[in-house]
Amino acid sequence: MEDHGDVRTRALEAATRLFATAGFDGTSLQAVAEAVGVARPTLVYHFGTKDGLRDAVLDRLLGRWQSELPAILAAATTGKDRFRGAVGALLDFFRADPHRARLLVREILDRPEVVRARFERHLRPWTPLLVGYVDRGRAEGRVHAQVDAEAWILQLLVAAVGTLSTGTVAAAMFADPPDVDRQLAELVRIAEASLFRVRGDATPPSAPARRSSA
Amino acid sequence: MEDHGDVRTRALEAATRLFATAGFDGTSLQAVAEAVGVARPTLVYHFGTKDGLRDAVLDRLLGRWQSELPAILAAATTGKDRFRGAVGALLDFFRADPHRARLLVREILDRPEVVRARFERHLRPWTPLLVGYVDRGRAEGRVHAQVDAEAWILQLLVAAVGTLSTGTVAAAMFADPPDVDRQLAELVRIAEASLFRVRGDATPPSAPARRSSA
DNA sequence: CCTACCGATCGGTAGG
DNA sequence: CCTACCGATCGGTAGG
Repeated sequence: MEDHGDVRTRALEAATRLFATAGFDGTSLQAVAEAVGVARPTLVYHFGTKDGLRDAVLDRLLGRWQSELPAILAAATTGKDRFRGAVGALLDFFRADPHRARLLVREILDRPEVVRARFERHLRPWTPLLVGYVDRGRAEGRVHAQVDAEAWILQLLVAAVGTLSTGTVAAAMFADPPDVDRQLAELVRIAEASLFRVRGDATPPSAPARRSSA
Repeated sequence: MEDHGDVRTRALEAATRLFATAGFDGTSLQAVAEAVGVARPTLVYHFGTKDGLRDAVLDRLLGRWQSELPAILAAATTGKDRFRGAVGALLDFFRADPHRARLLVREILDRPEVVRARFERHLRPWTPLLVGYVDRGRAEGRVHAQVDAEAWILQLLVAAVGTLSTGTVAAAMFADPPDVDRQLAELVRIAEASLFRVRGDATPPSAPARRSSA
């Protein structure tokens, strides 16, 4: 079906999409092979087993995330600009490919210990910078004294990934469901209001707040 | 294995646990039958197909949720007490059975349209009360003017379910991972700080905020 | 990178 | 609620 790149790359792309949509157990090697346009044993040749393909897909996702982290943290300046840059980049990463958040959530549910180990190895080196930024803000009086830095960062991450993986379905509980952009705009507002002691000096962080009644 | 209740009830309990842990496609009917202590065709007799069992498991979860909603909303009083009662009851519902949040997330990922239809039927009737409460608070000056009621409620729900389904794994990105209670305490603080214009008058909503450094 | 083939397991049925 | 059985599909191998 697809004809761009080598088989390995095309297989990783197809498997990411299929695993994210139907899950690992809900996706047969045959389905991946057909999407790539090769015979099933070809995938075994490239990845060893179906589980090998799974690992390669997860590593590719975390590798891309990891490779964007330094750029985010380095390019940021100080204060709220740094905050907005980091939050915006986090949202953009998962928004760039709608399969990323779904795949990540599925892997956490299916293989918590494997993902935990990957998080420790790939993400843990960067988190002291984030925690240090919050702690410094608190020491300087810009951040609320009650903020629990690690827990606050986790809630932001969980809310962002959760919104992009399950948000459109959860929104169906409302008669006039807010779309993902509106949910993420409110998330940015919530994050800012719960972190900083004073309101933003300039314009709202992203989209303006909208009335809830239709 | 289990010997309490009739086969149907025991099957729903076992399937909830197995589906939440390994997923629907990762759980064989045989595995459910063995957990219940019956032969596989017995489950087919009771639920028609494996998909029938899946529907029964989802309906049972949403039914329990729905049956707790009126009690929450009715027992609450006004202002922050009402807010704390509703948020606390939401968290308690998913905390009471750790499989509930995982099962719900899996079903949203696997069958978005099915869950969307269930949400519209079971949850939508109650959401105007929640939105109305936020809107009233804003009109009376207790709630921030920028709050997007529907999006704010969704973010609270997504963060709560996300924390209870994937939080312990995500926390592994920190050298000293906050446990679920600490994550939920911060979530309550975030919710309150992002909703109300003035800080709580009495004690913090749940556990006191803890320092982030070990 | 392919064709041909393998044993194992799947959900579901027949019949009682 | 059971035993016995069904065709279909699964991941993986042999051999080229």
